[in-house]
Amino acid sequence: MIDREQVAKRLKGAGYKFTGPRRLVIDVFFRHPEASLAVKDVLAEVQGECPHVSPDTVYRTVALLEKLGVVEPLDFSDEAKKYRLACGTEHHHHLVCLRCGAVMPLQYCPLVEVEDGVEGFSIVDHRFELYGYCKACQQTP
Amino acid sequence: MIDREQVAKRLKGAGYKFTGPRRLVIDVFFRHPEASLAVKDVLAEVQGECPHVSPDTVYRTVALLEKLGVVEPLDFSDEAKKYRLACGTEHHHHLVCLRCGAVMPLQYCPLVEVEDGVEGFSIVDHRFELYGYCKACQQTP
DNA sequence: GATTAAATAAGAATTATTCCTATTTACAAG
DNA sequence: CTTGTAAATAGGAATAATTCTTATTTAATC
Ligand SMILES: [Mn+2]
Ligand SMILES: [Mn+2]
Ligand SMILES: [Zn+2]
Ligand SMILES: [Zn+2]
Repeated sequence: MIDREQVAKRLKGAGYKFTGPRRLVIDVFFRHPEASLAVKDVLAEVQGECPHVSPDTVYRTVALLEKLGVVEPLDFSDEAKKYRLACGTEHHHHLVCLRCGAVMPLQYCPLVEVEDGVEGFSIVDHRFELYGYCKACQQTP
Repeated sequence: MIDREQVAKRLKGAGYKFTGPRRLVIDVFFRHPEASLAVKDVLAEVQGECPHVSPDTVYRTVALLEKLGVVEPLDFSDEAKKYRLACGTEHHHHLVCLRCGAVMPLQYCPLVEVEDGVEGFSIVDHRFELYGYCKACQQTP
């Protein structure tokens, strides 16, 4: 898994400054390496340490980290968009625990199964996600 | 495919009133049987005929139609939630055209492929959607 | 036609996100 | 170490989607 040093390098390597607010945002994701976090969660933790950091800055920073592949977006239906520290660079999908919010990578991708069955439709993207309960949450009542 | 009469019956059968605004909302979906519509699109068409209908009413009506299985929610990532007239009662997924917005049913479901591979995780729900360009949109430049 | 619970309109309130702009800062060059 | 400069930020206003509140209206029943 990627570490803090590499994130700083990736930022600078792409020509971005390594600022205080950006470090705070990065730290939040490393503090919860498997959780799915809404921007407002990230903002709350950041402001816990530095109350004057603006929402706008956190939104922009998270978007930047997404562009750099440091965090991944997770598409829950209703709620606000969530993110987690990227679990890998290869293509993968996710198992999402509906109780504790843990997000685990799933290597299997169903795309090959379907590519022949959609004559005439040219696929450029897809989404596949599984929702349920992780081992730990099944055992705790 | 379901028709207007059946929708009215389903409403009344479940104890709901068949009101003017509800009829207008239903008509919008029948007028675009394959399109994906955001609530604001539905609202705009409804207000075209009856300008005083409130957003709240349209939101509540669409939610009700979803509960009754008349319309299906479609999960696009960023944008507002969208809906289309349900394309069937059996479990299925969707092909979504990124240009014209057409939404076509896909019978294949990848769930069986994965159920053995996720030891310890109990799946209760899943999402699978394909995005791309439909035949017509591929041919028009 | 009268009764009544359900539904609606209108506007306020919330929530997530983006925009605006004056000020600050990371970083590099001297 | 200073200084110059573009990039980044703070703070507050603006937008957009959705929900809430409450007084009024109405579909369905009697
Ligand atoms: Mn991942
Ligand atoms: Mn469908
Ligand atoms: Zn895939
Ligand atoms: Zn399925």
